[in-house]
Amino acid sequence: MRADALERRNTLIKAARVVFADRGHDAPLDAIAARAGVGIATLYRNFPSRDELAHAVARTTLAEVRELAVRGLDDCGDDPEGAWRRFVDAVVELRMGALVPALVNSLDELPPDVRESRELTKATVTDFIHRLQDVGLVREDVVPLEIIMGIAMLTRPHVLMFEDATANLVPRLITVFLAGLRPDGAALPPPILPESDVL
Amino acid sequence: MRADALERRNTLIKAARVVFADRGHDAPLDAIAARAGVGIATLYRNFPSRDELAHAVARTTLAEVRELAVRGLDDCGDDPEGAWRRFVDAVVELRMGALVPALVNSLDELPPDVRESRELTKATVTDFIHRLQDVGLVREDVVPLEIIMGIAMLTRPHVLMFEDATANLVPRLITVFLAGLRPDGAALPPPILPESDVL
DNA sequence: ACTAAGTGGAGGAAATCCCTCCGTTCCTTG
DNA sequence: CAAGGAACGGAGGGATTTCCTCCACTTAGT
Repeated sequence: MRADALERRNTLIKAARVVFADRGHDAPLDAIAARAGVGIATLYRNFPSRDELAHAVARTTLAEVRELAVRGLDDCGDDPEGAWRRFVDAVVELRMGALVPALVNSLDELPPDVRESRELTKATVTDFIHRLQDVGLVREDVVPLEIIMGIAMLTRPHVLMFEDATANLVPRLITVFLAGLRPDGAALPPPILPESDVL
Repeated sequence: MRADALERRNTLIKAARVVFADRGHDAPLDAIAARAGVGIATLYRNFPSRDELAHAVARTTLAEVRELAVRGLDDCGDDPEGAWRRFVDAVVELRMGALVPALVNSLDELPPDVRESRELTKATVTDFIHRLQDVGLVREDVVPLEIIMGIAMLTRPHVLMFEDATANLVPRLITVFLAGLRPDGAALPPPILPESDVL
C-alpha cells in the first residue's frame, strides 16, 4: 500500500470518529470525506460500506480505551483516585457515544476481530472498575457496564444542542455522575456554566 | 372549533411528544400522524409547520413541569426527599430531552407565550432546587440549570440504542446522577440490568 | 336533513444521500 | 528523471426519504 494512501486512510478514520461523535452514527459520509479533506471516492475505496468505516473507528477506539484501562490498572497502586479521573477524562475525550450503535445494532455480523477487541476491552475495563470498587472509590451496587453506558449517554452527539454551553456542561455532568458513583460524596469543581438562557 | 377536531388536536400533541421523545426532534411528521391514528392532512391543518407542533408540545410540557415543581415546593415542608424524588421521576417520565432543540435552536423566534412559559417554569424549578439546597438535599456547588440539563441528556431519544436494556438503565443512571447531586452519598436501588452483551 | 367543518391519503415536488465512473494527479521504482 | 500504475477528486445519475397540497368524501351540529 502506498504511503500517502495509508496516511489518508488514517485521516479518514480520525475524521469519521469526530463526525460520528458530532452528528451521530447516521452522519452523511460526504461530511466525513469533507472533514478529512479528501474526495468521497477515496472514502469509498477504503471503506466500501458505512459499517466497515464504523468498524475501523471501533477498532482503534476500543484499542485506545483498553490501553487507557491498562494504564489505569497500573496506576491503581499509587493513586487510584487520579487513575480513575484520568481514565474517565480520556474516555470522555474519545466520545464513544456515537460508536455504540455500530457495536450493538448488528451484534451478529460484527467482524470477529472487532468482537474480540470489544470483549477484551470490556474485560479490562471491568477489571479496572472492580479494582476501584475494592479500594472503595466506586460504590459496590453498580455494574461496570452501567458506568460505561452513563458516560456514553452523557457524551452522545449534541447536534448543536447548546453549542458553547455544552463545552463546559458535559465535564460538569460527568463529574456529578462520578460523584454519584462514589460511596461518599465528592467535591465538584466550581461551575463554569454561564447563566445562559437555555430552558 | 368542533369538539372532535379539538380532541384530535390534543391527540396529535400527545403523539408528537412521544414520537419526538423516541425518535428525536427531526422525526418524520408522518410518523406522528400515524401514531395519533390520524391522516397527515389533519396534522398539517392544525400545525402548518414542524415548529408550531413542537411549540404546542413545549407549551403543555412546560406547564406540566411547572406544575410538578409547584407541587414539589408544596411537599417540601413535609418530605423534601420524597418530593424531590417524585419530581425527578415525573420529569423523567415526560422525557423532555427531545424538546430542548425546539426551545433552544431559534431562541429569537420563539412565540412569546412559549418563551414566557419557559421563563416561568425555569423560575419555579430554580426555586424548588434552591429550596432543596437549603435543606441540604442537593449540593450547593451545582446550578439548577445543570440538573435539568443532566436529566435531559440522560433521557434523550435512544433510537433503539439498546432497546430493552435501556428501560432499566435510564432510571439507574438517573439515580446515580441524583446521588452525585447530594452532599452525602445516597443508596441505590439494586441493579436490574441484565449482564447483557452490550459493549 | 342540510351545511359547513373536518377528514384521509394518494402522489408530485423537493431535498438528501448514496456511490460509480473516469479523466487527472502524483508516488515510486528502475 | 521518466514511465507506469496506484490513488485521487468530484460531478452527477439514481434511489430513498420526507414534505405537503389537493380534493373527493365523511361527520358533527343545528
